[in-house]
Amino acid sequence: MVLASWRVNIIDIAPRTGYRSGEANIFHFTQVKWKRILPLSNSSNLLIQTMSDENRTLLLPDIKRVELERRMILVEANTPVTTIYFPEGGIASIVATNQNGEQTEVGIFGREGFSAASLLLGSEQMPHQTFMQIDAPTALSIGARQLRRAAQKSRTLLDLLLRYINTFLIQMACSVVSNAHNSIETRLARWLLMCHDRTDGDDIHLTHEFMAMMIAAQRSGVTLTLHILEGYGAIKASRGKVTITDRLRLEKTAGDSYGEPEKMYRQTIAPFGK
Amino acid sequence: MVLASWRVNIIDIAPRTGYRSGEANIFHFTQVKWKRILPLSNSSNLLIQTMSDENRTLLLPDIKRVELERRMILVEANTPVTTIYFPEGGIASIVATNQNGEQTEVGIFGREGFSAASLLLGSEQMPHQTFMQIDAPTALSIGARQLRRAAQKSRTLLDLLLRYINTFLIQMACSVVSNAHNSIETRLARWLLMCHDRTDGDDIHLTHEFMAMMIAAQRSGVTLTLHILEGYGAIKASRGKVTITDRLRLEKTAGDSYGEPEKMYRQTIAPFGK
DNA sequence: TTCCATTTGTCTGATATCGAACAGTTTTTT
DNA sequence: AAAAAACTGTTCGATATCAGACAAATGGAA
Repeated sequence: MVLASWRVNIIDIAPRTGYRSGEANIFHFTQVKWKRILPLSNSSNLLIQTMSDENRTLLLPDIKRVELERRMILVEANTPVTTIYFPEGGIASIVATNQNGEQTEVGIFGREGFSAASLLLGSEQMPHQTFMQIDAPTALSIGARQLRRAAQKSRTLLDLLLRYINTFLIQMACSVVSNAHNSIETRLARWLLMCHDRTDGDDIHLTHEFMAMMIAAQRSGVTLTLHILEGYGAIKASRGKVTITDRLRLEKTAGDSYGEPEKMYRQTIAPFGK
Repeated sequence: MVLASWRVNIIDIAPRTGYRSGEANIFHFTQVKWKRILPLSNSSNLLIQTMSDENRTLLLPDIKRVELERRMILVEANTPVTTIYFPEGGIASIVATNQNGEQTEVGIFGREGFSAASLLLGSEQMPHQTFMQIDAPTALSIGARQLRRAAQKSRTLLDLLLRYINTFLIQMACSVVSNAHNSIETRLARWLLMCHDRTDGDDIHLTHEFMAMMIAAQRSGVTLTLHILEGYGAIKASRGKVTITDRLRLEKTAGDSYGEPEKMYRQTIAPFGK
């Protein structure tokens, strides 16, 4: 599949000059632009928002606000992570690549989470790649070492982040079940809902090819299924974009494949979703 | 599916009298027998084995050694856990049940892990059930509160357990991928290898119906596939039992669907597998 | 031993999805 | 404005697996 070949080689890190540049084999150019750091308490990242003032103060000196463009790679597979991102919007996708180059999404997160969660589970590198699927106008970034140190110092901070990991674990469990038993229609509905939860407004900017990878299906199957969902009046699809028009209808289609991790997030962390 | 209806209602807890009794709706009777606690350093649970003497000492006063019979439920879905188990053998399975009563395995563990891992991620209950699939002659049990307190006291203990959770997370990610792309043949091979890693000898005592649930397939499909694997000379199947006769052949069939979490376990925790 | 529940072997047709192709449309690049 | 690239719509046969049935074999219980 074409999608297999995103690979951004970071060739230069230059925080002083205001950006970090990188080069993608196929998909041109990706860069991280630094932005002014507004008070952290204003962050739209739910974890940052939820934590105590003390914990925010603890993180503040090491945090930068950056822009995460689409296709930017946050975590390279099997490579130690140096920077952690707390998105304030957009959607990141964690994908596994097998020997045939097939990519499969194993999880997503947006402003409710952060990248390279397993850093807190003691491993600096992981077998999966994380990249931006829908760009985040802003995200907070912090050095891996600094985050680790902060979590070492503040037990409540660690606990909060671990609670997030727990919801993520449940998300993955749901994906196991969904891939095992649900039809493409159900899987796509679930996945659109998860994206909807993480974006402002009702538009999701993605191509069919992209979605195909996400729900582990053929591109042509996605096109077909989008038409079906459109027939229900649940969505409206146009080139590179899906608009959610009837969320409840979509939830009905997703059935119980959707909702478990979201519920846990609300119970243990903060309000979330639409 | 018939398998949907295992539910053990613990009706009485009587540690003084030497056992805890329970009643299963369908599958008769299950109980936990206490056994003498040998020195913890002898435990064949890899986590207990790997931790420092200090950490073992910390846990010792609260630990009991018990027997976990097949079909015993270690964690009831959506119910606070009170007891955590560190198996010293056997295999436990974590399953999700959907509204139709279909059960899907989302993870397994044996002597390399422990039950209700998400307790350490801050949630006392989880949406999945955990039960013994192959009985453990012995397991170490500890109260949820006690374990939590110990992990609070000893950071190295917490770190070790979190590292295990990380490998478990990777296991789940592999299941997502496997359910998405692999044939029944591959899935079954992977799953047999995972069981083989966790048992002594080469026999795995399970029925086709059981395996069907584990790899999210039909029972008849499992029967068929077992014959194929038998044709390869990789296994020998008889009533209620599969014997691994050629592990390398099985690994070849599983391809890269098998191995990732096991590798991570070896790298970050302890030697593991065959 | 006989009986009965459980497990396995083996069919059947139905069907969702794959895998691949190609044309038409829209967007971007030159 | 022309050309190239990306994306979408649509088709089609191939096939893995489902979903269900039923008989045969096995082993434990009465």
